[in-house]
Amino acid sequence: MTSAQALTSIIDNVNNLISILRDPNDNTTLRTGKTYLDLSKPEYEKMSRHLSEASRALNKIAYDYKVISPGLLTPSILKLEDDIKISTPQTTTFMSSFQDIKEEVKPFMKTKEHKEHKHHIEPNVDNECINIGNTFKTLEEAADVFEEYARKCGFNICKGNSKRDVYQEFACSARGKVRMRKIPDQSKQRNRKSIKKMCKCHVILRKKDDDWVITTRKLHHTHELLSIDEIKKTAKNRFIPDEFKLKAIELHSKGEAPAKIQYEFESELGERCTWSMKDLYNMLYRYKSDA
DNA sequence: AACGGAGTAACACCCTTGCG
DNA sequence: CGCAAGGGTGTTACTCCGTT
Repeated sequence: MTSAQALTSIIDNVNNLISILRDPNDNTTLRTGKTYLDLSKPEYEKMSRHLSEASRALNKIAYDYKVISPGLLTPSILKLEDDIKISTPQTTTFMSSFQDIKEEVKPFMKTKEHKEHKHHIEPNVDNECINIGNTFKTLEEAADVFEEYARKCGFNICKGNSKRDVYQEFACSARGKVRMRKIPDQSKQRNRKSIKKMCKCHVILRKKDDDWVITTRKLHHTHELLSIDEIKKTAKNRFIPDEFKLKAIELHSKGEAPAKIQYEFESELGERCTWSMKDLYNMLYRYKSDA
């Protein structure tokens, strides 16, 4: 089985799952004969989340493997602006079947209306912790709270504009745009994408007496949000603790190959090994340059 | 062909300045 | 007060080239 075949097989199975969830007459349904209107809000939410996650993952894999399969239950890959999307007859019908659902459920669904506003995405996550008027003893405390909210939503934060002891902005790391530079030799131009999407999501805190108060907040994004796994893989969340830096430097100085060192770290730490092979290379190279 | 390593362009982050 | 632009600095990841 080729990777492309494996991928289409996965898409096929996801489509079947969607069909089962939709069809109340299907004996194999996990919905115990309920029509979709009988589903509770948490059930809607759960289904929507899983579907969204699966769709995003498939989108990524299909893009990586450049799968354009015009057959099958066929996920057709459509080029939309700068994004590549997967759509299937099932997902379209599935989503349209929620057109008349209760208002309270709509925010959880990826409806047509939602798609049209894809450049105005506001996460459906509890944001009480960053309400306007909330106060914090320190900026660090505020940053922690905003970071926790960001993690739940699927974006990273960075510091934005500020005036010392007056105000401080914390923003989505997709804030702003990349400064273009003139490259004399175009052949040296690198194919590197930026995470900057002119995102407007931010909170602004102002100092009031000894506290920092949230005075402004904008929570909508101009880009797709990331899954927890994707967040973990972003540069900001990858770091090599000093203990392992020293261990790697020592092993490398004894002639151990970086790949072997990384393999040992991954075996030992599993999920806790947040950094990649490339990060290890960079660290060792930097160490050598500094020495 | 695959891997390892070196060099460095381009990036993210954070800050200051200045404008409306 | 809010925002954009630009500079400084450390980091990330792309490309090339030698080695296996």
